[in-house]
Amino acid sequence: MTARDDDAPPTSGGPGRPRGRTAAGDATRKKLYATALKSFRARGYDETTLRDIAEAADVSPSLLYKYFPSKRAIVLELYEDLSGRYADEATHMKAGSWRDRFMFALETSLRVLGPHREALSALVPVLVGRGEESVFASTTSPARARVQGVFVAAVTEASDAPSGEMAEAMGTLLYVMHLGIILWWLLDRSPGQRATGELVKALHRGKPLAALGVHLPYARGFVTSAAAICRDGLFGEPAPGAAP
Amino acid sequence: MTARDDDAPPTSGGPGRPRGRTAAGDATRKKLYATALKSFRARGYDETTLRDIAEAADVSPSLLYKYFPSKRAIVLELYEDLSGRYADEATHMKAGSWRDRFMFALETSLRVLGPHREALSALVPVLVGRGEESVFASTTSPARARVQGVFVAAVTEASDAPSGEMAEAMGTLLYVMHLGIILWWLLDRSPGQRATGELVKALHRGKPLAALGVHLPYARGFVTSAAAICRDGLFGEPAPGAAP
DNA sequence: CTCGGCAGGTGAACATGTTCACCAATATAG
DNA sequence: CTATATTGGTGAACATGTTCACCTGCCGAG
Repeated sequence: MTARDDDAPPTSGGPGRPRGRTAAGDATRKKLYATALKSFRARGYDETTLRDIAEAADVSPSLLYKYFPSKRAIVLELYEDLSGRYADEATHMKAGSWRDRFMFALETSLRVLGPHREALSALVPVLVGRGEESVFASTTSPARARVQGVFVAAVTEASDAPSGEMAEAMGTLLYVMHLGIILWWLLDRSPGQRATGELVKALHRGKPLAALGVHLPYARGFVTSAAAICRDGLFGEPAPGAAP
Repeated sequence: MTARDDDAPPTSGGPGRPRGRTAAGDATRKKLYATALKSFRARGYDETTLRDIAEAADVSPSLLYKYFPSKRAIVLELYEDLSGRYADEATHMKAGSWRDRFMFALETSLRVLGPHREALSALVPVLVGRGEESVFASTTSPARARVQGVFVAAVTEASDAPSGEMAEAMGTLLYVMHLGIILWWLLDRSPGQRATGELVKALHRGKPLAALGVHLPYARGFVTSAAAICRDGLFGEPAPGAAP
């Protein structure tokens, strides 16, 4: 049935991606992945050419396309991996207010993504594309749902969780806000991303988050409709990804 | 004024950077610029190849590099032009509260950029790059200062302007917020960017902006430090760019 | 064991953004 | 008017992401 996706013309349909199917293939795949990431970290994404990676891995350049559909896909896979690790780390979230839990989720995110900032900045163009690769579009991609689930759970399972739908909407909004902060961090050109550190500290001081809290009774309509807008405009889907 | 917005001012008088020093050269430059934009609008940025543009303009592909340093530079010049037109439109800003004036500045921005959304989405990768082309980095670029100046003026010259430094900080913050909304709009995949329209409507309903206003006494410290963070991390400069 | 199929692997070629060496016309100095 | 510099313009070549046709070795069915 789904046998031939080796020389399959354009794209092998379905979720069956060209993976390593044998022990040797798996080893090669891992070697290529590790080599690519090392080079991304050392010299940056744009400065790393596929021929560089292939040479460092002692392999032909075209072989990369037996394991990854494109150069960006390597970074995309890194994001998938990191989102998985993030979900693991997020299981250590303590009970408490949604504000504290949100801050924990945010800081964990920055900590997990931290070492790969340079390579991840290559994702922003991907993110903006209308292609199926987009971090937003991919309902199929577990990465988005996983991370969003953490932020939704941060609210719904908080000690001061708002009721029902409101909690989920807030979680979605906080997830999007977190995406904005990640983008900010990727753009941050201050030494050591000091500015992002300051931003997080400011959030800890709590003024803006407190304002959101104080205004909850008034903001109810805004929060739920804003969350709907996110799903509509950004994700292109009707339902929010709930915590698994 | 009609909705026509083919090609704007010549942009030839720059300080030595681009070519176009004679009448014939200027005409060629304009033809290339217009041809490129037309193709960007018709087929999108990525789908438009330089050889396409050259052929449509009946010219050799390499000639493009006599007038533009790169493909992205064409879009970047479009942004410069649009920011100039934006500054012009913004002179029609009415007196009133900073909230009303901000909404006017925001909606004017969306209206001016509107027809070129597709081409401008190609700018997002540029924006994230560490190159000198970045919309943020370029202290030399008049575009950023011009647009930022509009938002700063929207607050400092408002009927309810806060005092001194606070007003300028708020203007800077609102400018960055506006950038976020523009990014959102570029990412918006709902038909006709309906989601962005909803977002703007929600802002008009005023809850979040009102919250910012209500909390001004408390938020003072946050706003000024956040504005400083913007200049530090995002712009990479100490002083806020005021309107020239 | 033979052999057909398939995953692993390769070198050449292609598309496109970009650079280079070079030609052509025109204006300005002498 | 010639000589020179400068700008308008070209075709070939280069770099890199990507595709294609093809080879190779292994493994299980017969």
